[in-house]
Amino acid sequence: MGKLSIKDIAQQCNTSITTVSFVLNGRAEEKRISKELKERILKTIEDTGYKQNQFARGMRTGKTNIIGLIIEDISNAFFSAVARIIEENAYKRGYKIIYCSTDDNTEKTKELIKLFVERNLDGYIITPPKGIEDEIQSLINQKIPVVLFDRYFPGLETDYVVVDNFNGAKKAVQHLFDAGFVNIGLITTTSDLTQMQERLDGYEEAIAENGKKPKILKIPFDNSAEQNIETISSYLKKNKDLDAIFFSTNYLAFRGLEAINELKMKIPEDIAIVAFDDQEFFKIYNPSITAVSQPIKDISIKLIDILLQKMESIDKPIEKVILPTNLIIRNSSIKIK
Amino acid sequence: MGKLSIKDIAQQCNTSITTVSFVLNGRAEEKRISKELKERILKTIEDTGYKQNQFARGMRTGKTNIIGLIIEDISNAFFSAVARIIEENAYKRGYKIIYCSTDDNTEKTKELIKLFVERNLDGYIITPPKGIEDEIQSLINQKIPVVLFDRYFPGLETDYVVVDNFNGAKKAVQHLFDAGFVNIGLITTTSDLTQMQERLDGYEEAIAENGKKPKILKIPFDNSAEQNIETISSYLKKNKDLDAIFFSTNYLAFRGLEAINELKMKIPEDIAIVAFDDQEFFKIYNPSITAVSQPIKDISIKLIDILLQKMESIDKPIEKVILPTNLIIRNSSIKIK
DNA sequence: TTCTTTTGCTAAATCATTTTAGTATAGCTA
DNA sequence: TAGCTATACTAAAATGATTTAGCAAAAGAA
Repeated sequence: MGKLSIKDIAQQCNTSITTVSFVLNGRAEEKRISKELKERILKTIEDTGYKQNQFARGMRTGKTNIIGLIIEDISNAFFSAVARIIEENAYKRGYKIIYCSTDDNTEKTKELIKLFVERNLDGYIITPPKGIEDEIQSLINQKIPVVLFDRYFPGLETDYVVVDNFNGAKKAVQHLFDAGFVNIGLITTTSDLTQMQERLDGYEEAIAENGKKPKILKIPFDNSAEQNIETISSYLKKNKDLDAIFFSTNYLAFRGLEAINELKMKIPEDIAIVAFDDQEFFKIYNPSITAVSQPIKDISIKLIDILLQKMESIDKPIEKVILPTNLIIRNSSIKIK
Repeated sequence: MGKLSIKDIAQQCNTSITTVSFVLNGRAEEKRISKELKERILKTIEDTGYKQNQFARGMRTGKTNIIGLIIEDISNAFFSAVARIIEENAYKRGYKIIYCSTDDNTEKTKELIKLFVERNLDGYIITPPKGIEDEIQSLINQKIPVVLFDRYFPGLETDYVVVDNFNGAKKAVQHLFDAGFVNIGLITTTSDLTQMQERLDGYEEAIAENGKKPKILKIPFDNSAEQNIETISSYLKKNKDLDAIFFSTNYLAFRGLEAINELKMKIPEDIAIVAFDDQEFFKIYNPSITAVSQPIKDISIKLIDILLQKMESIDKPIEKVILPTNLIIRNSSIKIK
């Protein structure tokens, strides 16, 4: 059954293991195996259904044909959508995916990278939490292909794919001003990773350009959903002058909607809303929610593309990709007269 | 660096490779290795940071410590939530996860299983599409541990974890009758997999018990989102007498909400809604949506639990787990007087 | 004392490949 | 006809573990 080895093929073809191996690895030309023998071997492989043993192969070559996908949280819609497309494209090109969620936990991520490196995965796609610069650098030093996404380390020369968070955020806030809102707050996380910092900067610049003062609520990543609702709720109660809120990330927008519901406030009459990172949900919600949408497909395809190129030749020049976002204007940010 | 082999450890400890291997595999007692030598070996391993080469190990043992997670669609919230918990628990117990999405496509799934079996994964958790009974049976024959979930094959003696779809659906529909609705339609997929069939049966039984006639719309799985909205929209227009709809799955409920919005119908005044498979979204939506919730955590834990037991001893008796669902009543199914 | 058993360990085979360093033969050149 | 080159292949080493079979010394039994 599954017990066929290269030896069996060699015997059946009256040739050597070496020759079969060359044919198997597409080195027949190079090694001047005659067309005839090559065909015979190929046919035998086909007929018998022989498959290479991946362990033995990996043992010699150190290759696994497996890519490690290390993301913040597979159950978050943005990440699972990206994971989905990466998976699809990786499979098409003969690679499998091992994935895991980091929860943005530095220690957990370090562990995971160590674990994966032990297993000799061929390449990595990572949304890094803070504090793992050394681990990433060490991968690069070991010539192991890595591409970061969603955020990156400014001090590190790595390939990455991110979106233009700064302009995405700035445009969103400017849109609120244009729509006639005046006091615009920001609800964001305490994270100082690039993507969050840039969204914050975009908000602040738009605020400054309109001659206003920023009003920012920062919430730790590891708070529970209930805590978040509570925090946002009391922030809204304390800041009655706010007429619009920009949420820097989708899960905070969810909590915000719950808080707003609890307070029986109306969107956009009592408070207008814009969220970063569009969701199917935002389109259906009543009122529909204006959002900064990330080009999920482009991100995913670019990621897997860069990684595979890197895996083919590790000395490929570094690529830093910044993709544009798209502001989708819906009812939650349109003033009702 | 990573170049340490068991040989190096043996040399440093002035002992044989065999002995180190025994210690490494926890067989020191059994093989009567002296406490002293064992400690010395362990210490050297610790000090040098030696790690077993997984290829070489796998080559001898055929084990990978990797579990294959083959699910319908990682970007569906229900599946990604399950994946998340399985992942967490697998890692805790020293296993990694390779996953992939099937799209409920029979051919794709067959390919995937073949691919994974070639790689000698240690066990499988699968949401099977139709028509892969033979592949599952073949896994069982080869004594490879498998647990199915979400649906199963009635003719096959396999471990599985599902929910009580029949009673979940029946209760949901009965609840609509109890709330005063009279003409209740079902929107479901054309799939004849167990979970969908049972939900359909549950609906029909509730309808029959209330002396009504069923009104069912079946939509193929591979239709696009836009097609689905269109189909539901014209169904609603044609069946003006309906005052409530039961959606058999979450993505159809989404499309339904979009169609209802487009038609400017009001929930629950014009049409009441109950969906199978609760979502965070349903709680926040306005009005909030009544839903049959699946015990995601219990499902996931049970799955990984059964699989790991099976991996320890393949002859573990088969377990067929049917978990109860929970009807969460919200505003979309409460009659307004 | 001699034989048997237990203790503590190890040599060597094995797993299925890749790859290096060849060899043997045929054909061509001078 | 000797020498060289190209062609078509192969033997054997190496990869890093697990595991079978067995050995030497010490302890215990008769």
